[in-house]
Amino acid sequence: MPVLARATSVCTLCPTRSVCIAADLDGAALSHLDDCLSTSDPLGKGDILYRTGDRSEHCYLVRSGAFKTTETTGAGEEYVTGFAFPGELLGLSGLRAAHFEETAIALGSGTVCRIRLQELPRLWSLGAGQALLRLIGEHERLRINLQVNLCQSRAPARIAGFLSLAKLRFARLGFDPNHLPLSMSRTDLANHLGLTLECLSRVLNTWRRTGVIDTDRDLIRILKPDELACSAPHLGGV
Amino acid sequence: MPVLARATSVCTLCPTRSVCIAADLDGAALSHLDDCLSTSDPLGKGDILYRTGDRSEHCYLVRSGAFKTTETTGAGEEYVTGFAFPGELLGLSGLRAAHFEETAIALGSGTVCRIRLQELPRLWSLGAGQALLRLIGEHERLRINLQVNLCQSRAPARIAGFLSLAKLRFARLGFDPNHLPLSMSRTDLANHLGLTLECLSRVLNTWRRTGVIDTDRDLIRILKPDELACSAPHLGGV
DNA sequence: CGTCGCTTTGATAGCCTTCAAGAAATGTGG
DNA sequence: CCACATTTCTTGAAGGCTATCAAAGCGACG
Repeated sequence: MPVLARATSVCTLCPTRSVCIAADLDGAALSHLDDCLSTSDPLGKGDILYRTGDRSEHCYLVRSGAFKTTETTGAGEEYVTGFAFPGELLGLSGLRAAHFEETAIALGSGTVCRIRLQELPRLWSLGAGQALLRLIGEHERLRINLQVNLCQSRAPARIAGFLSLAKLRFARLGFDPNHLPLSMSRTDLANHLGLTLECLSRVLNTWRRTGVIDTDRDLIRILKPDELACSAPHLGGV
Repeated sequence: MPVLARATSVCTLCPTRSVCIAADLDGAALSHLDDCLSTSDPLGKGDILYRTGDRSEHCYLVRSGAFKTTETTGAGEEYVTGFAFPGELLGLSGLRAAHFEETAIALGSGTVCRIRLQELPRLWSLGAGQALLRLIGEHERLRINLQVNLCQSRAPARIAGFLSLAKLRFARLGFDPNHLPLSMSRTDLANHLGLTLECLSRVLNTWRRTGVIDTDRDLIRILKPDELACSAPHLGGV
């Protein structure tokens, strides 16, 4: 872990501060946050933040980059249970027991902030409790939206729904919502959506051929948002 | 709201206390909990606990009975986003904004405890903060499990997975895990699982004919747990 | 007894999965 | 810089499973 300059908070220069736990704080309050938070060393693609069985002593806030969480089922298969972008919570399920039941992996270079679970109560005295609850609520909303999305039986609906949700998450960060650097592989995305790689590929290529989207490696540009939204009628409220 | 006997806590006689927010408390600490909690009047089948657009001033703990949460999508369709049984949290997504984006409805007679969101920080000074976080963690784990379940493309796998999760939730309450009073209609269950009513009916009846389960209205008895588990290979870890 | 809502059963068609193979991109070593 | 190996992605064909449409059975309730 790098030596931190304690004159300012780790949040002071954080690019995602405005949507994270320090959103409501300023000045002195910010510097006290460092008593609860610690920023990780930079992680690289494939680096493991925590894995199944690790003691769940922290939860995490994504500072930069993107992460995926995976679970190994009884049948030995891997499931991608979610992706986390800057300002989003990671490791919330660790609150229920002493050990994680999932693995969090960096999709590219990125950093996180650790919060010791024992220090969580202190967030309220530091004025960040409200913000933490809001992040928990947003996390819950995201899970619900993902769940509604998975209830769609048609593949285009699920994929368009995922892209719509990704748009919202990137827009929240101030990024261009039609320019999605999704970071994850097609395999991971298909897995997360409960589809086969082939099916995902076919749908994306159909949209690419019809000019709805443009794909370039892990980057997906949305050229015709309206037509995409037509494929995801289930996400009208988000 | 009924007049409460303040000599003892609303939790003192609560049947689900051991798995709820007061699990770690006793005696004096319990009685202070009432400053944060208030028990609802009994609700009846179809009664609405809160609805989309209501101010999210509380979150809820199910005290008895069962509830469903539904969302209306842009296309005007209803989605059943979840079911809540005793000791489980309700309304968590209300933490993110001033208003609920979902509706919570009683599936039968039941009661809840309200927690004013403004009083949440006080739970820590009362010694119940840890328990709240654990409930949040369990809620998150349940959502992840539901999500993994929905990733299954085969209907029997989804249904068996749901029943497996229901077993765990009932076992947590000390009920017979092979005797599931699911409370919800077939329509709601099919909706929640992203299946059609007909498909759900076919699978359940196949199992009924082969003696894997027995159905009686909203009651499902599991006669051959092993065979059911074979249909849900994705939930080995739970 | 008859209505109404919920559930069950049937037949068809469409979509996704599966299996298989080829193309493109990436990484490595010479 | 290029040849080769590996991974990732794309494309094709066949089959199975679920959705859809339609209708009948069943139970609750008045």
